[in-house]
Amino acid sequence: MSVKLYNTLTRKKETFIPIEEGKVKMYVCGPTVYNYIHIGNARPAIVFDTVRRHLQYRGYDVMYVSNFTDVDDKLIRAANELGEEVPAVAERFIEAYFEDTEALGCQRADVHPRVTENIELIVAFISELVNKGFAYESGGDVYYRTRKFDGYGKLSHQSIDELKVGARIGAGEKKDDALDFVLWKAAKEGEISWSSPWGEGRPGWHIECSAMARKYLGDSIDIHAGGQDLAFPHHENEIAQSEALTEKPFARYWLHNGYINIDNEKMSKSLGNFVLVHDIIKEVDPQVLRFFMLSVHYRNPVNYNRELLDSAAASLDRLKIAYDNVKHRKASSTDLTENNDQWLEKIEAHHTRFLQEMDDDFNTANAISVLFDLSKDANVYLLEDHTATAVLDAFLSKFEDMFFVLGLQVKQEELLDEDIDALIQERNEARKNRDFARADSIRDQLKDMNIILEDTAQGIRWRRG
RNA sequence: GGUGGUAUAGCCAAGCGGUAAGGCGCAGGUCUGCAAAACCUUUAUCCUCGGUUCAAUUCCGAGUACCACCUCCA
Repeated sequence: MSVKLYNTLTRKKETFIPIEEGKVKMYVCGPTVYNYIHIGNARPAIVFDTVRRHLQYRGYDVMYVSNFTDVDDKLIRAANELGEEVPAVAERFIEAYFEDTEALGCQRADVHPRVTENIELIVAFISELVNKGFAYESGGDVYYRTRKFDGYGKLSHQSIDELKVGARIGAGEKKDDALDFVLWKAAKEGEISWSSPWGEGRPGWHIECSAMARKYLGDSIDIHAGGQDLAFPHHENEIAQSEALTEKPFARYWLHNGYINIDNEKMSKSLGNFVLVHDIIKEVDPQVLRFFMLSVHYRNPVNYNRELLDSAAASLDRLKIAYDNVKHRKASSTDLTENNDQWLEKIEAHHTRFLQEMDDDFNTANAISVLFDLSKDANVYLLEDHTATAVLDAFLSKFEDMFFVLGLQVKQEELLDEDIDALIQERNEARKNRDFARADSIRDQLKDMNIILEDTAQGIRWRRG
């Protein structure tokens, strides 16, 4: 079984064949760290983390690199507004990025390179492009000579002449051609800068990814990913830079995730409808946000609002409760029942289908539906008078595997405070004495403490609401 | 002007040439002291109009609506 993925470059779903067998070199464009990440930043983080997890589950050794843009116009502006230095602002929001994405279940990249730690590398990259005639200096800036690169537009499938129609040409441009883009920006008075053959300045936006991807992953990489909006011009420019320099294909597969809308409107500053992960996870379990994102295919648009998130929370709960239902039953399970094999086969079939769905361009929406099927089967199985430990274990282990691939966690076992435990005992006594008024009152009391009790044939159990 | 996306039940969302997965919600039922959890049942003229086909939600054409990229943006 092989993984298939939709390649923006070819506009086709292709069988994934890595450059080096068993290994995946993957680069995901990371954020500019001038603020907390919003849910639009969270989508690629979650989606491509899931891609990575699945490839790993499929046995690939994945080298995952994701950058931080820690110097650029937005950062300089933010620093000025905050009255702080650029590095301090960047550092703070990098920390925040790690906090937020970790909460969302994203594994850290193998390397998180930063622009400011790779200036020399970037300068060397630009110099080579200048030497090869693909770049030129102009008034302290360095520009990429876009028309010189034959394949320009191959990712976004635009012809270079049509691009020109839409391109805006700002006043006072130092470019030879409107399509040229900046590789090195001359520093303005007081701006953070580094020295270079062209004077004090800093890297342009696109060059960092070309340089850093090459440094950590080599001239040619397997998967390059990011948000849909990055396809043009960012990724297009990366291709131009990298391939002009190395004369090798930069990335084999280009993956782009779709947008997020808020209440069917584009998230934008002017509308004031930015939703920061930092804020939302104070109110909602971060896993719910992850689950919500994964419940839609990664290339399709996602509409966001609180109601939809609450609905996702209810869905996730069903899955987690099903898992708990199975776990709870283990204490009273036996070694043998009649239909073990039949159930084990069913469970295995679900797992197989889950992987097939993931193999098919990471169809997490369908993969999640398999999880619901597994839950249904688990609950149906628990209807039987006797359950086998082997079957319960199989349910649990497959649940855990699938949850792991999706980056979700099944509920952790927790201990209750003694006084809560005492309340449960007291209610138990009350029930035995058929003092239901007292029993119900205790149950309500616990509910106010966010603890939901369930009386089952196998005894009382509780969970957090 | 160029490029692309989306339109499927109250809501979310897969699918895709043979007559619609899954979830949330709603309603009814079973179980329960009552609940909870769970199970069962119910819930869709697949945007419109043409065309191709034995057969189209699925392909083609023309529309309509919404969205995005072509400028910083996930």
